[in-house]
Amino acid sequence: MDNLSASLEDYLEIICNLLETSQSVKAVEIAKKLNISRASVSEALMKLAEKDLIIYEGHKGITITPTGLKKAQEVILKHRTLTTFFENTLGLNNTIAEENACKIEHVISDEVFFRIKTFQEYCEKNKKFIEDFKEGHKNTSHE
Amino acid sequence: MDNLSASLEDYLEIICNLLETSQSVKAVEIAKKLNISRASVSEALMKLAEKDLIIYEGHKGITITPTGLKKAQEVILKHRTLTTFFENTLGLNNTIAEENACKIEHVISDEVFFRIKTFQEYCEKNKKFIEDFKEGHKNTSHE
DNA sequence: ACAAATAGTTAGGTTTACCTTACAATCGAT
DNA sequence: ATCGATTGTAAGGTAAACCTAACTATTTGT
Repeated sequence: MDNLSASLEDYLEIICNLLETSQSVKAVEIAKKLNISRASVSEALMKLAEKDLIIYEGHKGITITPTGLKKAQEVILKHRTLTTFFENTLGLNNTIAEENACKIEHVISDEVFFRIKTFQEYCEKNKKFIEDFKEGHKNTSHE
Repeated sequence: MDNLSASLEDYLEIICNLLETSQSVKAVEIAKKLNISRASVSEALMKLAEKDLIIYEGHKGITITPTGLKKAQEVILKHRTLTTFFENTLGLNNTIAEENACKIEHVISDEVFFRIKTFQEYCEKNKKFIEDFKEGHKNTSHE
């Protein structure tokens, strides 16, 4: 149960996301999505399978294991919470929010993550406070 | 002016911090601070010197160039702003705040950084809002 | 069923950032 | 000035994550 690298977390996250719309995922879809070579994806998938996070049977496609799903969902929750915080509270646009969430989700600790999550929820309940903050950025870029 | 890796940004940041208390810094101090080998530091310093961010003359010590200083100060500002946000607004303890700032500072974009900075300043002016949030964590760990 | 297209793998290479071990240079105390 | 301690460098090695080129395996269209 050694910790995953940022890179492997990304693969797992994408697999989980792709599995929401199809039964099984193919390596080539990941290669396209990440804009990297099929060879690199192949390597990464073997590592994930080695760690029992996915079941990988070449042309038959990729399936996620319960352990893999749990890990993927943790990363996805971090991703979504950060994106929401950047968009709804800080008032940044979706592209920037996503890009940053995608990087930060791999380095943030659980403590900071949970605190941001709670803070974000607290802010949702205090629209006025946030609206007033965002007012100050109406004329700024990246809205 | 290609972008620095997280690792090289860290070296530059530490050099800049150490230079605040002494005229010139030695490689061995960095090795101790980062808990890595002298050999690795030596390598990294040659890369930074190659990029004209520091002037490195072996036993004579390390000095920072104007370009290096500018870059270092950018990273340090990110570091300090994030730490302050995590501590003062989210109410996390200094250790956790520092650890996370140290990672996030290398991956966050300027847009998100500036927005967090502005938001942090906005929060400073609205103590009540933040105090009320922090009240909810009095019994939680990581205060 | 079989050729072409698509998908996956293997082999060998690169870069980054670390390591250890061994050696060289410098500093500092006597 | 010299010897020992400290500091820095060189050589060679590892691991992760990517690459290309060439190969194999599978799927698909006719």
